[in-house]
Amino acid sequence: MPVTVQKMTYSEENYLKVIYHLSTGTNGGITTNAIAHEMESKPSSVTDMVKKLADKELVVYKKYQGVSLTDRGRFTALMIVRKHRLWEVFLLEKLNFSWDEVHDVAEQLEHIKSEKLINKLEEFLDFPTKDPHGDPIPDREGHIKKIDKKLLSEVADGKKVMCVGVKDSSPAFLQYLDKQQIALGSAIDVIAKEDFDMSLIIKVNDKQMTVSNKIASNLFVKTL
Amino acid sequence: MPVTVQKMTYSEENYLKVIYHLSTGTNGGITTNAIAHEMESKPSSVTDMVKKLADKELVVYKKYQGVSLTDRGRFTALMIVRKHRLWEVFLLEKLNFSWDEVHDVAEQLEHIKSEKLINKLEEFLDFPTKDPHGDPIPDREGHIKKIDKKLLSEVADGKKVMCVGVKDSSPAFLQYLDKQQIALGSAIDVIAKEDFDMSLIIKVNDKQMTVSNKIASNLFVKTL
DNA sequence: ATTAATATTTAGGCTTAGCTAAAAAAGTTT
DNA sequence: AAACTTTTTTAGCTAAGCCTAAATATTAAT
Repeated sequence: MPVTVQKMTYSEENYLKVIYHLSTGTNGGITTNAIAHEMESKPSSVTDMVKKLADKELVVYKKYQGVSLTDRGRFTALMIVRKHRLWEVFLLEKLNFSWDEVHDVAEQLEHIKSEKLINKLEEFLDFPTKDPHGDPIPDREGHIKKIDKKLLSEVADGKKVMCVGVKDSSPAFLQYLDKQQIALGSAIDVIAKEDFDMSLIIKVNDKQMTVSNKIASNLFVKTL
Repeated sequence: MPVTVQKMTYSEENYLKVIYHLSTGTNGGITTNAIAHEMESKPSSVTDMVKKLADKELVVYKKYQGVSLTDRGRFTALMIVRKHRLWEVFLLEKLNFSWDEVHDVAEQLEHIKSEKLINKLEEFLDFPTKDPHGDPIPDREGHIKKIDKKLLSEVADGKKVMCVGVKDSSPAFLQYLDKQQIALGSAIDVIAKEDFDMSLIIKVNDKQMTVSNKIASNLFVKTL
């Protein structure tokens, strides 16, 4: 059971986090290309870094076969995710940031190294379990609750669901949701699906509207 | 009047901050050696960095003559000091850190780049004017109040003073003060000075004690 | 005013983390 | 199976920020 987190550079932490995010869902090796795309860097740079992470036993890497996290790597990544999400809650709840503003600042704050800080922050925030985008916050042992959710685009006609999270958390998308008054917890009735373009007719706050497939496939919901 | 702060690396910010701190009190050029000593680096490294800061017009540098801050440099440094001290207040007041623990974490937090963050934080903390060590917090325009203070070691016998700050803010010194129950605001009576070793006999909280010159020359007080 | 000591700068090297371009492996077609 | 395409890796370059050792200025002492 991994308990200590070794010294990591800012850049190593970012790679680890990206590998973690790409890992959830898939269970094969993560490709160099995918990482490069996500990091907005080049595959050759990824190869270099991945070797370094493998030396530190944070990932398993075999040439041409992609990487996967070791237990230590996963734990380390979860601690970064934990910090990111706790800071997001802080920014939203205590400093009154809006949910589309929290991500960028949390990207910086997640690299602050102090176990005491993050545990005290968690306590100060009253042990939140989800961040402002509906994502679960890992506890200090690295346990993370899996949230029961599916994409709105996958919901059958006639179902009533509740918004529980977003897949895309870009400001543009979040601001769109604000404008439509769709928030975490909003009840959504799926009235009909248009086969031609996969758009949905839904009812939110007693108001009927049409949302494109792009919208519907970035909104996580829970069937009631 | 400088209003914008340009993109700075972590390292550049640390140099600028050190130069700022060394500048207060003196008004000549700051020597390469002094900076190297404070940064725990080497004079040759300082020369390199100082050239870079001069290119960015944050300092004025003439070979062999030390450096001094430009207006832009001073403003930038003040914004870092502002962030450092506001984070210290946050850690102490909101997260219940002790005053000897806040410095190291604030050293990291001071580099987070978001004007909105720091202004919101300031508001959240209710616009504090001093940090936990008694140092003044610059406002968002870079104005800093000068605090009326002198070293306890410079106070004449028989005077009554109040503790208003520390010069050395190392955990060791701060913990010593905690142990002696000397805090910001404590009233101190200077009873006598021992000429031989410059130690002082003082009365704090109605308790008489002797403090060495080393202690007395690291404690800032205000004459009542 | 030389000489000696100290401070500062230059020159050259190292590491990290990125890049491009070329080589090599893997995967796809035909 | 051979040829082509895509992916991945290697090799070599760059910039930042540090270092040591050598050269040069400055300051202090005789």
